[in-house]
Amino acid sequence: MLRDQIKKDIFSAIKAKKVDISEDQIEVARTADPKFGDFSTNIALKVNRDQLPETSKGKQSPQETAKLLTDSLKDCAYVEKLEVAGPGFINFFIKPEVWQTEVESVLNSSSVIASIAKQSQTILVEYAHPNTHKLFHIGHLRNITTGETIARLLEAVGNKVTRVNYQGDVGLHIAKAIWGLQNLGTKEPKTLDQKIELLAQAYKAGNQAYEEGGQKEAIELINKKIYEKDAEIMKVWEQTRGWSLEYFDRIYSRVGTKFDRLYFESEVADSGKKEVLRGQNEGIFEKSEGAVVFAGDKYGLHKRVFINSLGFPTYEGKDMGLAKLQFSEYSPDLIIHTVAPEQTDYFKVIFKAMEFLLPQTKGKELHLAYGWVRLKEGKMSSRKGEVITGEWLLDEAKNKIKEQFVDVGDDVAEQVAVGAVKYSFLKMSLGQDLVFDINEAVNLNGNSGPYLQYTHARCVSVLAKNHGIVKPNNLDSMLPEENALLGALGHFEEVVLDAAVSYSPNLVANFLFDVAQKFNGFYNKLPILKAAEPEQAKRLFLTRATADVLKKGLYLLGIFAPEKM
RNA sequence: GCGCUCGUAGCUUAAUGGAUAAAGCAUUCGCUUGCGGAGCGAAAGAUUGCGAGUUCGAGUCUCGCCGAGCGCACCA
Repeated sequence: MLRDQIKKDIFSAIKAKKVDISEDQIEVARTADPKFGDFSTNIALKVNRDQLPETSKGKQSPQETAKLLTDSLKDCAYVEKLEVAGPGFINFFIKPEVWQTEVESVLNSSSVIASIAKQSQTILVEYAHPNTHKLFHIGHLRNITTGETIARLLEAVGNKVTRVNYQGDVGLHIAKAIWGLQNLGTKEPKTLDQKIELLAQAYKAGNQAYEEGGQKEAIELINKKIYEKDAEIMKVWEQTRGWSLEYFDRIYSRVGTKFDRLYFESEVADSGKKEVLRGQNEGIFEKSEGAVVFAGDKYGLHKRVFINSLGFPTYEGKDMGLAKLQFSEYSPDLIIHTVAPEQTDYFKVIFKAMEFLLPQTKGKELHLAYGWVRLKEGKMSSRKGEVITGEWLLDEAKNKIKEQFVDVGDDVAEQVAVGAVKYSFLKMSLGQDLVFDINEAVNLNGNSGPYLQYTHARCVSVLAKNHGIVKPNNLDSMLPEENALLGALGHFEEVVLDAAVSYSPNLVANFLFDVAQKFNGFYNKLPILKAAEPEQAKRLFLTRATADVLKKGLYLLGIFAPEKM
């Protein structure tokens, strides 16, 4: 990757000036404005203050330091021009043929790009996490969208990624739904949609009965029977749990996610409780008011209940069983739990408890929080009445696309709808809450998934009309539109790397939008197929590279790139 | 009450402590005998909630204030 080479060369240059600095302190940034070149470094500004040795001449100004450095850097093979600018930045202008080489390395690689395969960890990415007997709402949609792209980014930089999903299928919420089923009058539902609708109604009724209907004890009894695997309850439980799982599979398949391993709370409840009791014997947990708790307050954290006073493991207790199981099955270097932000303090507590109970997990557990999805009405909640489901949203997007483009086939409409919704989440920075506006999500203009898909399809369409060689051999006299596009494409690898290591898919989204804008500007101004040689070969190369980068980038975001739309 | 997160154009959002705070939507004005107009160009739109501080340099870091959201024991 070019950026790495530049860092190395700056490091050598500055070492030669006898400045004590480590290589990772060298910052090389992509510039925002073409007049500042392709890359810039602020090293002269950083170094000038206190790291330069005192010389007989006294303090150098940053500009003087930068000037000295450019003298040693100007002969680097990729450098077309160097400039010292502003308070002391060094701006690098890269030779077009070097960018061409960078772009060709992308074109020649498959989904994993060799030069950015810098990691080789075994990573579990855990996401989706719907609870059975409840609906998959649009918060889950942001979750699965985020988890899938994180998994793909981490794979792209060389890790071995296992996609896992941890689903709540025991606990009070299930008891509420089962109470509802038993008290609603059971008309046997036929279709999957009817089954899910029935479960939703049952949960709503059960929740209301629990909160204000005086049925608290009855529902807690059902909960007890679930944990104790009471035969009669198990029958209902298994059947309705199966409905939920079938319903979830339908969604996973729509959004292009395939899990390698489904974990369930029912699977880890017993072992979790056992682990907590073992910890209690070892003094890690303590008894308090009939419950078994972890005294997080000793570490500035919350004190939390791991086994409740009825003797059932809470969410906390079950997570002990989950961690033990995950480490025994995969021995991961890292487990990423993609979970909503309000659980940040919760995770701090269980990770701390796990340091003592399961020392092998130390430093290997990560809570990746993504922001809330809000509607104009406020926070979505399946505890209250109004639930916006993931499927409703995808269907709505699909209908609007079909309304606007009557010729579009069903498959493509589906791909565009899923892309539109996913992109509207991913273009935002991960931790930020976002306000979701359905009309804006399906608006196909501007910074949107369909805009990127459209640009890709447009490139493919142009390329399909040409059967010649698309490797240019002359990059002289590049026009500004060509240069801007080529340079942008050349940054792909470093953007993917940055996105992966910082868990920031929005870097990829914003990059792709920039590429698409530059391509469309280029396309609008300059003929491709009607151009004469050598312009035609050059422009076809740029078109092919744009199509490839958009396709690979969209793949990393978990978005399909149809060839026609 | 204690803690965490957040406050950027009318709206939704970008911006590893860097150069003139960047886009999209909406608004206004332009571009089609054209390789896909779901496109392109342009205009207008900001005291980055308020006030101090650190720094060569602050939307970003520190402190205070105002406002919003979330979390603080038997839910998940």
